[in-house]
Amino acid sequence: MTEQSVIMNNKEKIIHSALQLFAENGYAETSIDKIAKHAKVSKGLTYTHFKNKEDLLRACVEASVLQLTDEMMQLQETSLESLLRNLFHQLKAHTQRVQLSLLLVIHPKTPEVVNEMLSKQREELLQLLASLLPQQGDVRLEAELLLNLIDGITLDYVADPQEAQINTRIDYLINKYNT
Amino acid sequence: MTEQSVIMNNKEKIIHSALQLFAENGYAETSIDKIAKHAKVSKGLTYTHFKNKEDLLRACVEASVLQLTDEMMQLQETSLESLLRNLFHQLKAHTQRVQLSLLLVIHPKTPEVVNEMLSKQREELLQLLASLLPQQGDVRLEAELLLNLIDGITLDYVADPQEAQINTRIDYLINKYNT
Amino acid sequence: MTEQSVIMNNKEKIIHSALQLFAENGYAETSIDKIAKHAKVSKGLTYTHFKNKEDLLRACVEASVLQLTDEMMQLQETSLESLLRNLFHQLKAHTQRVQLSLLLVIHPKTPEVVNEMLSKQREELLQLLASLLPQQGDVRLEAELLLNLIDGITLDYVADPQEAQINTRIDYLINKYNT
Amino acid sequence: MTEQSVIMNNKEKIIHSALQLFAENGYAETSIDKIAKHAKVSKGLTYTHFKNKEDLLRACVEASVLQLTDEMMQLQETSLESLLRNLFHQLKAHTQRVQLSLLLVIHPKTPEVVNEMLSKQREELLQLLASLLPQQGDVRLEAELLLNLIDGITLDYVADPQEAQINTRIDYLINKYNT
DNA sequence: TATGAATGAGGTTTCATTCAT
DNA sequence: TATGAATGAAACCTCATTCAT
Repeated sequence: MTEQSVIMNNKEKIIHSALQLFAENGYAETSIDKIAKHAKVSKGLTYTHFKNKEDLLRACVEASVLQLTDEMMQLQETSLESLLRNLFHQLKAHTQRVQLSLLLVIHPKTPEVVNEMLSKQREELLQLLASLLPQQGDVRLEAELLLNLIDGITLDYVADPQEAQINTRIDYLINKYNT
Repeated sequence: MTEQSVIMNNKEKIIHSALQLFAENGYAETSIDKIAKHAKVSKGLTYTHFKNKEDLLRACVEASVLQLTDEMMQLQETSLESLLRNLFHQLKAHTQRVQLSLLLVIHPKTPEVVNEMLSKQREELLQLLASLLPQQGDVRLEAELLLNLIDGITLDYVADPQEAQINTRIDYLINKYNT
Repeated sequence: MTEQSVIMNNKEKIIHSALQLFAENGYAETSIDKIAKHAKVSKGLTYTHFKNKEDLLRACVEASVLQLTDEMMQLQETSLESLLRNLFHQLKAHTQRVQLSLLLVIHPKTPEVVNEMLSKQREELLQLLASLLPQQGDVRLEAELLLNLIDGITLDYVADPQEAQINTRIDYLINKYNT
Repeated sequence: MTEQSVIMNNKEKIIHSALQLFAENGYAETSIDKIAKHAKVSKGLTYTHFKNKEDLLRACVEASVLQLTDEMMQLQETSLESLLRNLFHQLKAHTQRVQLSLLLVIHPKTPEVVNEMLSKQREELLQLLASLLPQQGDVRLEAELLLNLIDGITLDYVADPQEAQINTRIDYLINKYNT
């Protein structure tokens, strides 16, 4: 069952459309009007459910963060390899969401409330990474650098998605950390 | 002599102001009017020098790329260490320019002409990195992953500049690649 | 017992809130939504009780006019002095209602049905004044001018309520008409 | 030469149209769009000349106050009678401006900057009145009450302009104060 | 009676761009 | 080269009103 076939109420439809359009075109470049048309509701309804455009963005990021967390929770095996595979699987499956997050993290005018959600998620991931790395040396620093590397690969993939290329890198990465 | 005290003609003033405001507030969020006011020229003059807003952005990126290339050229020593030190030095000295580049690389609607300039610069850097790495194994892949790591560190720094943190990472990185 | 502590049904609550908000912020500036929230009922309920916003305004003015008439009726003594004292007492006690009436009288787009209620009340007051003035000369003209003076004082008080100032004027006025 | 035939630049045309429409329909009820159409300019031009709608209102009141002051200055004779005649002449000639002023004085949400202009003008008029009244008793109080009476008559006239009625009152007033 | 989701028109404001000077 | 008035489209948001429940 695809994501689109899930029955959604209007509020969810708006969030869904906003998420997609924000990621595809950017936050400032996406008008409430376009979102409403995409969700097939009236412009006004957006303001019944969300205080303003920023609040809608907040709801999008919240939904996005929740979903990622959800999927991470379902991981049975908790090895570094399975974590990495899961992360990159999500990158491929939800490229748009990841792209939106990146967009927001880098944009200098991203609302503080959004930044906080993204920071929190990042910190949790960092701690998870640290717990799975070999417990020797400066584990925190190692985790940070691993996350930086993951971010860099992500950035590259989002800017220009090339399956073969990212797969090579994932394999290399996992191979390196498995020994 | 600081950057600001250099005598600039009006065209340069416009580029300078645009670069700063695009980086500080985002491209879509920066109006031609604000740029003109910041540069202390009239709005109309912008259109004497640039075809439109996108053309002004192109000029900004061109200037930014040229400057980076210039400074890289002046490098005497061509070791991996000196290259890395120089890259991160530029990140600290011109955080805004780097931030703008990142903004543009990730933004899904960045004009093709801008993307090409940034890609070209990136490819040159990649080849330089590859030439300085130990010539064994898949050097291209190693260079790509090193660049990913640099990008990830850059992303982190731009999102929240912390001197101590980035210095630790730079030292770690150089130490690792020096052996 | 204060006005607020009177037990009111929902319809009365809506009128009460509308009256207050119309007076405090103006008719056009007050949305049905704000009124409903202030009255702690749903927006839809307003339309169960009133045809539309204008009808709600009409109900407000009706309630306001009725209350003023009521209080005037309870006057035992019917001298000019007691009438004047009562009028200004009401101005002080129900400044908001008076302000709303003034707002509506002056506004060029006040609905005819509202204007009629206010005119009728005004005409009754005028006749009452005329009946209490010394029956010599052009009593109607004298009454009109006295009412104009009362209106001017009211206007002044509503625009900037100053107890001491209005009291001085009331005393002066009563003193003048008592001889 | 009528007021309308004076050659006006676009900024003046906007102020002129705004003044008229604000007075005819109320401030909140008059959209920038209607003003622009009435002045036969584009909506956007309004924002070239005025910061926002409130700033346009301020400009209207400023123009209105200036004009009244101007005409008062041209008074040769400075007797109470000539002042009163002039005041009521202006009321008849510029009923709309006066109506707008009244509207604003009574409206609870009139911007402070507008209130200040109107208060200043009122205070000047009050002092002029006081200087022309017989210098005996509480001249200030007498002037205030005279102004209240003038205001009340004005209010009445604006709400329902009746030439005969106001003329009777003016004559009565002048006759009373001339002895 | 009571709720609040839903609509569509319209309001204020911004902005890229053009053009007369 | 330089200015800033002028335009028109489009953005965000509000609101009176309706309607299914």
